[in-house]
This record gives sequence, structure tokens and C-alpha cells, in this order.
Amino acid sequence: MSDLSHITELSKPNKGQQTKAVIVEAALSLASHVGLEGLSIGALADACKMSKSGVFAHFGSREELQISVIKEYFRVFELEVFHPALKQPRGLKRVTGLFENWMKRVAVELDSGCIFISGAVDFDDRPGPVQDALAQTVRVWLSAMKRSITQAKELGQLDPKTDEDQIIFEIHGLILALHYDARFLKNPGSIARAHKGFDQIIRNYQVS
Amino acid sequence: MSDLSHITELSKPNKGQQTKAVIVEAALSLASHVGLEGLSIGALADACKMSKSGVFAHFGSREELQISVIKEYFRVFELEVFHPALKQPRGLKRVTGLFENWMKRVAVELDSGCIFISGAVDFDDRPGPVQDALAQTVRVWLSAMKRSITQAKELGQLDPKTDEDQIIFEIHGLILALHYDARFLKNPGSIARAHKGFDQIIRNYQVS
DNA sequence: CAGAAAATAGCACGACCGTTCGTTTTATTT
DNA sequence: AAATAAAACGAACGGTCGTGCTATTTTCTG
Repeated sequence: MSDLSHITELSKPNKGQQTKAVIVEAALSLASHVGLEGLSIGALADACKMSKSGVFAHFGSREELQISVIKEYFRVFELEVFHPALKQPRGLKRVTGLFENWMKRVAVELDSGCIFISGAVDFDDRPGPVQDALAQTVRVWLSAMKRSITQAKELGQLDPKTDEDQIIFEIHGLILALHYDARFLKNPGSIARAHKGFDQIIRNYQVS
Repeated sequence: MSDLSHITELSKPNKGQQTKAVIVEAALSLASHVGLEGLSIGALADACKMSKSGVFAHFGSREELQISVIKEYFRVFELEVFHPALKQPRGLKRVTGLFENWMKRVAVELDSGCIFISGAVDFDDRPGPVQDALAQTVRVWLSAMKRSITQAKELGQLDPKTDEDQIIFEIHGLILALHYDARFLKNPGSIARAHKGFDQIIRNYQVS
């Protein structure tokens, strides 16, 4: 036996851990529809074909479940939005890649909403560990965005006087407008408008 | 007695109608914090120092209560955002006035959120009369915005090829980003960023 | 001021909520 | 295979939810 055999979580996951992964996955799917606040343990147990108490035992509290969902969403977000864009070269190409993947995550998935958006509305007036976890996670993502914009600036692709936070604010606005228009108002053509808005923003901050 | 005396709703409101007005006002204040979905009849009754059934009787259902709140929010919105801006002359001045009043409504009121925004998240996956009422109300407001932009175009203050819906999409994004940043992330300086973004957008669509 | 009508209160209902507890089943280890 | 630990279950708890129902009180009207 290897001297690392006691780290069972890494080599061979326990039964508990793998069913917990299944639960969290189902919880994310559920919360994408009804929001973090609408997520109930009973409904989740039904979706997993488990008992309420069986599901509950994995988290110890509803808040811990919600935090687990946030972490899982971030994991998927990294996997589908962040990492693929790293294949683009540093600079505007990568910024554009990040934005486009972000858009896909918000709009293309017709039936599931963004937890970073719905959660912000659910928890903006509700301080506590869940709000903290969510806000912290969003900040990590936005700062990753900021880094790539800074790189574009350093490469001379953006005006050196550019305020990265301003760009992020405006880009984030496009994502939120896309989410609102596509998901709630069901306006067609929202994706094209977000695209056009992005091009305008970049043009505004390019060297003149 | 005047021959119009039977229209009691206009001349002298009944007791029921005026307490209903009080209830709706309290409901709006409550829903501004917890959202339309978080609004419960029990909590509302406590706030009004009435019994649950006494409150309930005025609406007949929770959905009808939510719709009443939406209508009341629109009334206040018209009063504080739309009408004051009509004092500005047609064109860019008025568009700017509308945007600034809109911003105030979303950000300056530190403790109360925008129901058009939180409601969109709460109901984007929940079809029914409440969703219909909310979406319809939002569309009325956005079309009022569109009208004022069209006027600016007709006055030659914007490029005749300007797509009004594109401008609205981008402006709406700024409002949503402001709401997100100020309310959830508690970022300082969000208002200034929204202002700057607005100026950029207008500049992009001006005659060149 | 009396009678009709409207408004409010009180109570109960079934459903679902998160959580706890004791038991039983399933995995893991010796 | 036996012993031990982990996981899942089932029932129950106190609570809140929206909604009916029947009284009681208040307001309006002739």
C-alpha cells in the first residue's frame, strides 16, 4: 500500500462523497430554475430519489447546501467560460473569448438561469455566509476579467488611460441586459445586441 | 347632489379603498426588500397591524396582491421617473433626464430594490398572470424610453441610422449593472460609472 | 337612528418548510 | 465472515405558507 493511501478522497472516492456530488449536481440544476432561495431540500430529495433526511445529512444545513451549489456553479463556470478562453492569446482576443463564453453561459442555455445573477437579487438584502460566499465568488470571476483587460492594455491594444473597472462595469451591464431581455422579456435578437454593444465598448477604449 | 355622486371611488373613497391603499403601500415597501416572491400575507398583515384574513380579503389571492404591488410600483415610477423628465425639452435633454431619474430610483434609494429587476429574476421561469403583468409594465416603460430616443433622432441629435432598441439595450444594461454593483457588491463609485457609460453610449450614436 | 352592506377578525385546514432523532441498511475494514 | 463505521431512511416536530369559512365589528345609507 502506498503511504498516501489514507487520502481516500483523492484516489478512490467514498460512497458518501460520490452521492454528494450527484446531489450537488442535481441541486445546481434545480437552483438554475428556481434560484438559490427557491431551492428546497424536499424537492431536491425527490429529484435524487432519496429521503429528505438522507440529502440533508450531507450538508447539515440549508445554507451549507446553498454554498455548495455556489461552489459547484463556479467550478462549471471556470470549466466552460474561463479555461476555454485561455487558449486565446493574451489581449483583446482573450477578452473577447471570455465575453463570448460568458454570453453563451447566460443566454444559450435557454432553460437555466445564471446563479450569479439570480443569487444577487435573492441575497442583496440578506447578509450572512451565503451572501458572503456568493459575492466573493463573483468578485473572483470579475477580477479574472480585469486581469485579461489589463493585459490588453499592457500590449498596447487599449488606451493606457483606460479604467479597467469601467470596462468591466459596462460589459457586465451587457450580460445583465442579455439575461433580462432573453430570459424574462423573451426579446429575440438580444445576443446580437450584446455583441454589438461589446464591439462599441472595445472601440471606445482603443488607442486613437 | 351632483349627478356623478355614484362614482364614489373618485370623489370620496370608501373606508375599504383607503385601507387597501395603505396595504398596497406597505406591500410595496415590503416587496422592495424581500421581492415579490418573498412577500407574504402574514408579514404584510403584521406590518399593517391587521389580521391575515383582513388583508387577504382585499385581494382574493396572493397573485392579485402581487399584481397590485406591480401596478403601485409603476404608479410611483411614473411619478418620480417619467413625469419629472417631461419638463425637459424633447430630445437628448429629455433622454438624459429619464436616465438620471431612473438611476436615482435604482441606486439612491439605498435600502429598497427595484421590483422590475428583482421581479424579472423571480418570475422569468414562472409563467402566469403575475409574469404577464410585470413584463407588460416593463415594456410600457421601455417603450416610453424608446419614444424619447426617437424624438432625439428626429431632431437630428442622433444619427438617423440609430437603432433605438440597441440604445435601450445598452442603457438598460447600465441600470442593471448599477443595481448589481451598488446593491449586491456594494462597490462605491457605481453611479459615476453608470454616468460615464451613458455619456459614451450617447456619443457613439451622435451624428459624426 | 335603524337596517343593510361592507370590512375585519378569528379560527381551522392541508401543504410544505428545515431540522432532529432513532433505526435500519449499506460500505468499509479487520 | 465478523466487527465497525458510514450512509440512508422514516417519522415527527414546530413553524409558516395561502386560503376558506363563519362571526363580529365597522361603515355607509335611507
